[in-house]
Amino acid sequence: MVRKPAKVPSTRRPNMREAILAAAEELFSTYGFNAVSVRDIARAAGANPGSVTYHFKTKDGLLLEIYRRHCGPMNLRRSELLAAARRVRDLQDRLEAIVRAYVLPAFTSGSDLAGGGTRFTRLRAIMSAEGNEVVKRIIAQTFDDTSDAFIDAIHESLPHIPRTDLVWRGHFLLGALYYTLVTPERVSRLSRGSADGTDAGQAIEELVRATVASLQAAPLDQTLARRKTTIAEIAQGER
Amino acid sequence: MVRKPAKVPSTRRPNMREAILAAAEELFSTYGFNAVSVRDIARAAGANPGSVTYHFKTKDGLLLEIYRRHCGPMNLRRSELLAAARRVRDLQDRLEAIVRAYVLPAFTSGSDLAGGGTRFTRLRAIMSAEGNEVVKRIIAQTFDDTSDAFIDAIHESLPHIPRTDLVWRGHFLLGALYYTLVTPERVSRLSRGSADGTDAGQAIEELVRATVASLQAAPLDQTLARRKTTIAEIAQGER
DNA sequence: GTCTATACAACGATAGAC
DNA sequence: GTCTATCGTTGTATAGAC
Repeated sequence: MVRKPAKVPSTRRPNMREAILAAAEELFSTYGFNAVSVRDIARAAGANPGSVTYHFKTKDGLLLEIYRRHCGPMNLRRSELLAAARRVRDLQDRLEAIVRAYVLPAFTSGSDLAGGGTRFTRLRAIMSAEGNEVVKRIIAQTFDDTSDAFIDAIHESLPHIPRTDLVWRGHFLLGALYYTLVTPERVSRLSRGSADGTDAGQAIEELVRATVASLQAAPLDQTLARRKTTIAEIAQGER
Repeated sequence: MVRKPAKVPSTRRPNMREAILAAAEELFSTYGFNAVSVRDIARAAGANPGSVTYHFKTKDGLLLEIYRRHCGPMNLRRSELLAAARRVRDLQDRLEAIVRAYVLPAFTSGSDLAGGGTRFTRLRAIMSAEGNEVVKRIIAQTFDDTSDAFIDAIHESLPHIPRTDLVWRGHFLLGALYYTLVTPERVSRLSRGSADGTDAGQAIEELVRATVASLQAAPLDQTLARRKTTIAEIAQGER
């Protein structure tokens, strides 16, 4: 809340606040929020536990500040890329560009550090699973607008698909993205080394391809009419 | 490790072990593993904290027992449904049946209680995000075989798609599934009420549709050849 | 064999010294 | 502005009563 002057503060250790913030981000995005203690953070930053409380009031406050840092730049980048994507002429290419505009910042952007975007997205993935209340509020405030804009853009490219289906499919995209950042080694393992789950480039390309295809899929009723084998038949097959 | 006799034990309170197990499953799948204390579990089960330690040795042991309970039935059901799906004649229907066989038990199976499968899958989702070590070991032992079988089955239906791509897309499916169970209200919100994220039926149908389409998508190189607008063009569009 | 009472370390947070 | 000392509370595990 209280804004600090831009001048370097006459402190014992310079940028202790920054050191704590960096340590917290690193630890939270690796082990989750609940598994990391304020003491862990202080230790990693070379600070005193009390100093964490001084700077951020509570543990939740620390998390809030990390989100504040990243949300702005990431959503800005997304908006820029989305605007550019909407100008793509070829319809198929435009759709792909829109999806890419959504995915790319999650992997690469982030305020300053290399891989900052990836780390922050990983944190978001863990936080959504842990169901943190602070984060829920931030998401409803900050991310829903962006998500809406993307769904609208996709809907423009695919007007014959009901918006509801696109919401579902966009939701699946985010889940897939999160899961890939949280458990990349599973991809490497199941592919027996022929894919590298930690390779952002590979992940992005596969994610974009899969998502574009899923977005273009016919809506539900059309497929139900086509199907020759009913669900009941399959479920009864063995049991 | 030590197997207990099948006889009902002559205990003061019957099924206290079961009560603790049920309470733990409920709490873990709602708030995550790290956020829930042994005291919380004991309180919810009407037991003494020490009694939890007696039955399950450690908090990890409790988690392990919950997994042991569910993994067997769920993977059995999956195998049954997969075997049935493989016998479907129509190729398109078969692929869909295979995906359905993977998704269905995650939502509905589970040892006994209604919604047991959903609750356990939700737990798995949270645990994978929290990066729990106990769970990582169980997954590598129990789930990878099943995942492999499904990828193989899908590969048989889509022999022209490289297995690596199918691994990625199957991974995305699991991520989407997890995320839907963890944050269903997001779907309801973004769709402005026209979809219900908590409705397992809707979720399954949308998930199956989207996944089948993504699995059928052309592999990477083919699309790269088709594309008219390069990635660089898009990224440079605004910035 | 099952549960109660209790020990002990670590947690988040505060007040006040520096 | 930062750190020390410390509060009340919680998580985990044990030892012994029933």
